[in-house]
Amino acid sequence: MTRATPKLQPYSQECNDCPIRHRAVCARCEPDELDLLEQIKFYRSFEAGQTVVWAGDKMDFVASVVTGIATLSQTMEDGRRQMVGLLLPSDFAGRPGRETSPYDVTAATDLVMCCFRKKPFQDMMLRTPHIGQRLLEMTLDELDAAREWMLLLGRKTAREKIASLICIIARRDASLQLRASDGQLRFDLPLTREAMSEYLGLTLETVSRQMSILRKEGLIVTEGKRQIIIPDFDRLLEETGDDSDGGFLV
Amino acid sequence: MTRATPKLQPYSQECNDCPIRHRAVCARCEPDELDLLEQIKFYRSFEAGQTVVWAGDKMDFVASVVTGIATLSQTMEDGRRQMVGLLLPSDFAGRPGRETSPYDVTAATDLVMCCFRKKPFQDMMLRTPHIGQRLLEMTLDELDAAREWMLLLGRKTAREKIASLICIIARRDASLQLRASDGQLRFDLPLTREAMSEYLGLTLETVSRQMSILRKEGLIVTEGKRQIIIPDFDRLLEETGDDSDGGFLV
DNA sequence: CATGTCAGTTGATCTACATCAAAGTGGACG
DNA sequence: CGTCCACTTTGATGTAGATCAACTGACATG
Repeated sequence: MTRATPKLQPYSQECNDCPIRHRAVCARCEPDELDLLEQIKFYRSFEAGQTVVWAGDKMDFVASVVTGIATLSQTMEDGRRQMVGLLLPSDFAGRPGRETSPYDVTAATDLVMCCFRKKPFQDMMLRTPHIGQRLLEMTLDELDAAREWMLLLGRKTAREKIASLICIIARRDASLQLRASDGQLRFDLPLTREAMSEYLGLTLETVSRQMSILRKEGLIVTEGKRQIIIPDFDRLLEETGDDSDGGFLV
Repeated sequence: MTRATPKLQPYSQECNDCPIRHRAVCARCEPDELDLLEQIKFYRSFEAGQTVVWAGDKMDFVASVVTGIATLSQTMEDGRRQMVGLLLPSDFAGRPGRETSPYDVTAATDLVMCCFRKKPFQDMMLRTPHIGQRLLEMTLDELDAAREWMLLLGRKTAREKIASLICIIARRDASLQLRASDGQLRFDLPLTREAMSEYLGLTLETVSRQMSILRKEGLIVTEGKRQIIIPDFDRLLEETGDDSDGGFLV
């Protein structure tokens, strides 16, 4: 085992295709509470590129990502776009107590979400305080992630931004189990260059160029268009500008 | 009254020098609950520039700003700094359920905070669910603000950043009551150029230059070093890049 | 098998902001 | 009332990343 190992322990993830094991909601639920949740839940599927909700639209459910990736983004009048969140499987979207979504929610890949109608979900929150507590914890995590991302957006170079993003996705990607015994790390980069650029506050050309540079330097290896291999996670981590143990992002 | 008026209605602020009227905590508290809070609260004062807690340090209280301004910021190994939050009077800092602060908390001006020891505060949260709910709402607000700030950091020009910051502070500054009858808006800019640059992801020189430009264009007027007058709030708002009704930031 | 489309790469050039450096300014304090 | 110091402004120059534009390669589709 390489010394990279501890840095790849991430994230309590607990949504094995959903039979209600969302880390968001029910980590501490009693069976009867799970029954209740079961009654108000339903699934929705989206194709890559489809919009789940537009900013400002009514969003009458909260949801947990089952498979695929969703993005949260904001758009300025003139079309400049900034992604403000990335939802990977087991992540939670939507906010009790709010009528509308302040962001566009978009399916970055094919996407399945497990939704709960908002009204009954909120009623349930009132009766089941630990759900609210769970939600507070999660929201605090998201806030930390958002603020870490502010540091990235405000102060990191393009190269550091790319390295950070790759490390973060690697850290969270479920398929990191597919890690080869030699310490290499292989996974799917599920974002287009454009999506990456929207997340990082760059242009897609700059993303492409920096990826090429990292590739030439051997920090990453690409296979096909989306497979990425990280030969040495630690070495890549050094390029993020973060202090040793990396962020707690996304 | 100018048409700017509606855009200047901000923010439920409710901490009139603290006899426990924190919007964070006790908007819905019963008298006996207030008594409890009263027992675990204490005040702390800081001079401008002093550090309240360092990132990573233990923070065994939560607190609400009574007077002055505090900043939250993150620092990279090599010293690059990014402010990730600005706490104005009535804002809340600290997170139940977390041992340490992930950010430096610094007094930007002389500062008085009303603190609650964390342990008893958490106990109280468990017994008084609406405090937890309140905290969830607030945290969601902060998350929205952080994400709006991500848009600013990732996509706005220096000029737009400055205009945004000024509008936001104007909107929140208590002394906006001091608004002259002619629709002018006069208030105190409580941040140094350096603090502004740390917040906006710029250098202090760029901040200074852009301020000068806005001044020459008559969008703002300065008086002494810190007083700012906005002759026409709407006109400045147009420079922020935001859509008409502005953000909900800070 | 030509044809179109879409994501990605690469190159040439431009520009907004950073960087380095030097004056200026106001207000606190002897 | 001078003078000192922290803050601010302004200028000259450098550069990372944006912008504009052309090209590639992997597919689908008729």
